[in-house]
Parts: sequence; C-alpha cells; structure tokens
Amino acid sequence: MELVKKKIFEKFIAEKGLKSTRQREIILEAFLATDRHMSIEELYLQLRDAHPTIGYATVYRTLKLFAESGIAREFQFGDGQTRYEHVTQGEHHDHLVCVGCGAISEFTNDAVERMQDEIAASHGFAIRYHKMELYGLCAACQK
Amino acid sequence: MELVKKKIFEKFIAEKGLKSTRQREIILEAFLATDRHMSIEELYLQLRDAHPTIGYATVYRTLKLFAESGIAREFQFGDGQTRYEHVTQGEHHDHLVCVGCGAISEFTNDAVERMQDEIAASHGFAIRYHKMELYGLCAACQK
DNA sequence: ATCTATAGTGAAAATCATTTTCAATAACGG
DNA sequence: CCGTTATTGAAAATGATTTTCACTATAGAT
Ligand SMILES: [Mn+2]
Ligand SMILES: [Mn+2]
Ligand SMILES: [Zn+2]
Ligand SMILES: [Zn+2]
Repeated sequence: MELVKKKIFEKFIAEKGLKSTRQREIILEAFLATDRHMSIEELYLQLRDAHPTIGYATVYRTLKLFAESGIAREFQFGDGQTRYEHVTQGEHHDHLVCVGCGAISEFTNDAVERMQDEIAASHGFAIRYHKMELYGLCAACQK
Repeated sequence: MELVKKKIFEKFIAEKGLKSTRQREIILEAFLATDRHMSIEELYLQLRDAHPTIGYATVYRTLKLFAESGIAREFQFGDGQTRYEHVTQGEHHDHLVCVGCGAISEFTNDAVERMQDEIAASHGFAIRYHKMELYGLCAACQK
C-alpha cells in the first residue's frame, strides 16, 4: 500500500522532470507513516526532531506535490489549517469532524455517493469531486 | 422575507446590548438586496460607490454579526474568500460549485439530508450541521 | 568520475485575508 | 443635553501560505 504510493510519486516526479531529493523522501516517509489528517505544521514539527535542517517551505511545497501526484488529498476543516490525508486508488470516504476535540473520523456510504451523482446530473453539472463533512460532537465529547 | 431578517437582526442587536448604527443598516440593506454568495470584498466594493466612508473592517465585523444573529451563513468554497449567504428560517440547502466560472448554485435533497443524520447517528455522533458541496463544471462551462 | 544545466532548498521577505488596536465618534438611557 | 459605552475607520498586527534569492544537489551527458 505505502509502496504503491511511493511508486506513484516516483513516477510523477520522473514524468514531470522533477528531481528525487533526500527531503522529499523523508517527508514522504513521514507522511505515509501516519494515518492522521496532518496539517503542514504538525508534519513539520514531527519531522523537526530527526531532521532539523528541513525547512518549513519545503514541507509546504512537498505536500502540494503529493496532492498533485494523486497520493494525497488536501482539506480545510475550518480550523484555519490545511490538512492532508492519504489517497488510496479507487477508495473514497467522507468525514465526521468533532467540533469539541477536533477529532476527524471517516465514513463511506454508497447510497449517498450515488445520490450526489444524480443530483449533479439533474442540474446538468459534470461533477468532478465533492466535499461532505458532518460536524458535531463525537461520542466522547458528548459526556 | 427581508423584513423578517431585519427584525431578527434588530432583536439580536437589542438583546446583546449592541447599538443600531447607520453603517449596520446600510450593510444589511446591501446584503439583503443580493441573492449571491457574496464575499466580504465584493460587498465592500459594491458599497463603496454609494458609501465611501464605510471601512473594510466594519464590513467584516458586520457580516460576522449577521452570521451570529442567524440571518447569514458563512462559507469557504476554496477560493480563499469567506462568503456569506442568507439564512431563511427552517430552510436548508447545499451547493454546486463550478470549478470553471465559480458559479454557485443550490439544491436540496431530503433523502440525502436524512441519510446524513443516520450516518452521524450510527457513529455515535451528535450532528450539529454539515457541509456538502459538489464541485464540477456547470452546463455553460462544459461547452 | 566530472561537468553542466536545471531543479530544489532554507531562510527571510512578501502576500493576502482577516483581526486587532486605538483614538475619535456616535448611540441611547436618563 | 450628559455621560457612558459601543462603534467606527485607518493603520498596524496576525497567521497561514507563497515567493524570492543565493546557494546546493540531482541527473544526464561527456
Ligand atoms: Mn480521511
Ligand atoms: Mn446558498
Ligand atoms: Zn470530540
Ligand atoms: Zn461554470
């Protein structure tokens, strides 16, 4: 799974005439090693201990590249920070966001997905992607 | 309809011990007069001709108040600008966003709304609100 | 292995939307 | 009309992100 994403990114790099650098490898490792919805700052801070020389701007640039290459998806959950998550080929999910603790969980629902396509079609819209986020209190935060 | 919103805002102002100012009235008029999903800048620029003395910060502050009072809803459609739309009591809709021309259209779908509640419930989530946006090309932009 | 052209990097500066500060002004109950 | 308190506009501050730039590293060619 992670290997597949590495391959995809290497291919992307090669085809774009970009270069494979030590920093990109390190950031990719760190990104693939988490299953959270990481913000740029979070990833930067986590990286900093083991790799103090990697700059903030490089993390920004690299995460953007991940998104461009298709191995990452960019998000805005309303806390002012851009977050990134893994994209797995052929998989799609949406999110539940806790307004209490900020926890982000995932769900899939085929019926809703289908209906979204129908809604778009019925409006003559050629849908590219969608965003569906349910905000509320997670079980823990309700107590 | 617009009158109702004015009343709601007046009530909000009164209950909060805030003051009814000329600027707030003007901005409210302008906001209620449009049916678009206006960004703060758009509203500010539109206002500027007739009311050159109203400051940017006041527009910001006032739109936030509208949202707080319940007559407006705040949005982020990914273009980096916060947008506001009218909120009509008891009404809810979601959005289709054209990635070509930026046009924003609206739709409602009760079945999807219900399913969202079910999804949240099945995850032990106490849902507060949701965000569902379908991004793609509008009919005009497909040509 | 060395050279060369070009992409990438880190640090600092620049952007851009938004928020805050502050001195001056306006609203409103008495 | 007064005094108190909220509001305003302009400018400065903020915070996330992006750009700039001098220097470095990569990768293909020699
Ligand atoms: Mn996710
Ligand atoms: Mn709308
Ligand atoms: Zn929570
Ligand atoms: Zn369009």
